[in-house]
Amino acid sequence: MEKDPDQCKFVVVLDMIVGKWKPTILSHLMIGGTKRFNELKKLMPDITQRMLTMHLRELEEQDIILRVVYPQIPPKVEYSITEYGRSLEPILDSMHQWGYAHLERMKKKEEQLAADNK
Amino acid sequence: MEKDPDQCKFVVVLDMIVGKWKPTILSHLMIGGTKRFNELKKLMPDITQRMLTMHLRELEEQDIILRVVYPQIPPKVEYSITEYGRSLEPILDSMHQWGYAHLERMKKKEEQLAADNK
DNA sequence: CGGGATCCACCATGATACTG
DNA sequence: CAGTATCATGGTGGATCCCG
Repeated sequence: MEKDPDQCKFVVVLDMIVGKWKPTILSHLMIGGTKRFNELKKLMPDITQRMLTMHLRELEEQDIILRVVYPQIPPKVEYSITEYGRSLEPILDSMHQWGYAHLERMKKKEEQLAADNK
Repeated sequence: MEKDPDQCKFVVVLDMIVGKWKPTILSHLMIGGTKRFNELKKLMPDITQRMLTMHLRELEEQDIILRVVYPQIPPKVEYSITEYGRSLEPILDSMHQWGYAHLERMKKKEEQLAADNK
């Protein structure tokens, strides 16, 4: 850990992956590979087109995902994780593992509570 | 990475450390050790008491920090990182390193841009 | 000293309609 | 198909005052 709290830069990563749908988008692209706009939309039925577009643009600006437009009719746009974006995977992976373990821990706590109350 | 995007749990970690002042609070407690309420307040001049209280309570609920009340007048309350909270440190640390490198990368990009424009 | 209670502003997100 | 434009809403955070 950094010695100076003011110099702690883990917020930088947060800024890039925080957003209501960004984690889901990243998961789908990182795991499922390249996807078209409507493919992503179908994978996330509850997201609005507006939010999908906005989040994709932000991730593209940060060089995390690549946007490729095929100039044809009907239009075709593909999104994929950049090589730079891949460098985030180990971090997201360890976060996933911690998160998974945390959920297990919570479950055990609840079971304990239920056992105490009977 | 998890095979199923719907099973990706790195959001769990996000939920715990996201919030306008949570990263700062965590940094101060993780790096500086146990702190009293007003010490934290002084370290973060711009935070309101309300937000400091709210974030501390949330972190306490998640077992990330410990709140110890000394029953005396005037009151004294100390906050510290729990052992469980410490298990988050490696993740935050790697996030910090990535974030730091990212800032360096951005700086180089800007320098490049400036060089191209002259 | 370490809060709680109340009221308020803004920004992220949602809903809906339209388009090249 | 892959968006854009416009308007509505709700939750996070801010300001202020009060309390044991």
